[in-house]
Amino acid sequence: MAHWLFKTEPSEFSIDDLQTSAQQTARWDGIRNYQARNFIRDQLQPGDTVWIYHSQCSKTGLAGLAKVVSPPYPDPSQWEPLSPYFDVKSTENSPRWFCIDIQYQRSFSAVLSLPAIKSEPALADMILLKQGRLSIQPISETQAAHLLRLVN
DNA sequence: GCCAACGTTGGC
DNA sequence: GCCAACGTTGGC
Repeated sequence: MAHWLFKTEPSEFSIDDLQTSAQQTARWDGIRNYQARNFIRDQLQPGDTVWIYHSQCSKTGLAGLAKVVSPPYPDPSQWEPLSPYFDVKSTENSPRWFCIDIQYQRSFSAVLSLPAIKSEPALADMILLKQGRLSIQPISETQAAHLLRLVN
């Protein structure tokens, strides 16, 4: 079972929004980056753990856990002309963008801040610290185990 | 709000 | 297929 980091701006959609969603479940759509798309389409599996990361806010960092509860499927918003995620070049026979559904698991009592993550030598290889803009990224088994010891 | 990093677009 | 221009992300 793999671990993933999903970035979100809490002003758009936060861990609290996930918790208060119907069935505490939400579609993670609108991903329009090919590297992130490949992770979704080719690697995400039901049961995988999702670490929710809050970006672009006063307390950037890991806010809680969710889990993948659907297989990857074509992101419907790519075919909705009024959606900001509409993609005129994507066809039903060959969908360009994919999404999954995730379900809330838990919120951390305090956000594990970016500076706190940076201060851990064991986490120095996290993609988060090297490729700041990638919105969906894998977390290694070792990193996840270490992160779990830092949160409560 | 600024700015660096970096992904995407489009002309050639 | 290169690369400059441009747009977006995200930390601060």
